[in-house]
Amino acid sequence: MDKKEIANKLSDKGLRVTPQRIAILSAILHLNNHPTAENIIEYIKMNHPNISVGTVYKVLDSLVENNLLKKVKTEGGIMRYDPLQANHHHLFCEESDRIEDYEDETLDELISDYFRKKGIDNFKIQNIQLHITGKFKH
Amino acid sequence: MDKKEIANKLSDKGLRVTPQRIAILSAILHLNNHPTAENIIEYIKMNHPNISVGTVYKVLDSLVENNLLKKVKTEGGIMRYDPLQANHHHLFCEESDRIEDYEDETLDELISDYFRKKGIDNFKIQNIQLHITGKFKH
DNA sequence: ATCCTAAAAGAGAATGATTCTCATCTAGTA
DNA sequence: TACTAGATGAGAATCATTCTCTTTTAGGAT
Repeated sequence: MDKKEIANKLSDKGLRVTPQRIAILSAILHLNNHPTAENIIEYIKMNHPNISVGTVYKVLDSLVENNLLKKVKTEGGIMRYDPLQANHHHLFCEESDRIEDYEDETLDELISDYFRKKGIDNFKIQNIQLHITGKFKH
Repeated sequence: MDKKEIANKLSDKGLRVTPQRIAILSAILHLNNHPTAENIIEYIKMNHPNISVGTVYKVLDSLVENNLLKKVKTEGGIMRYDPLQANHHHLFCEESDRIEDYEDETLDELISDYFRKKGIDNFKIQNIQLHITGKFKH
């Protein structure tokens, strides 16, 4: 996704297209590792030293609010961000803080079918995400 | 789980049985809502005003390290805790911060079978958790 | 029952992550 | 080109958690 595409996505959401927003979303796509806020700030400091820390947090919040980013569910303490918008799952490494996206339409259908038939008492399902924990082989 | 059972679980893990630990684990079981650290601290302040905040954090960490508690994966910022030790899943409310446990052995088997046959490239699965987002009817 | 000490706790300071505030800048509309 | 609501910069403030040092205590040994 190049800067023009990012700009388009921002306008599509009714957000002003600012160089800071493009830089920050580019950073996340470039890092491509469900980066923490700190990772993003470090990258931005190196590549766009004039963007302030407060701006990074504000832009991240704004992108999340407008569904251009998602916060990754982790065990608390720090924010991590995920630019992939299509429904997907995550692989969590037990040994490091590595997180990878996992897409599996067959499994999605299997689970959807299951809940279509069964449902959950007192609960209307809107989204199902798998958090798969294990070890990467490399 | 009463205090005696809690004491037993602590000794079983080789942990000293202290009143603070019993109080804190009791609090979490009593709250029964995947409480945040703050929720737990508030409850402890009311019921055991002599237990200090630092102690609460230290006890929580100790219980997590010894598998008497798990941290709940949320979108960052704060810690939440889960005393249920059996493998299970979570229902997340889209409208509030309510989280409920969800156990479904049939579904567990379905997913286990699926991955037994298919596997994930370059990844050794150790645990699978569903995060189901939606709305509670009440 | 008593003694001993490593482990735990109390208290508050320190740290790190994020949010807030206010003055200034600027994207984009008219 | 002008205008202004929205965005940003910068740093202070806040919040959640960790750290440090002194004191207390659980539980094992005797």
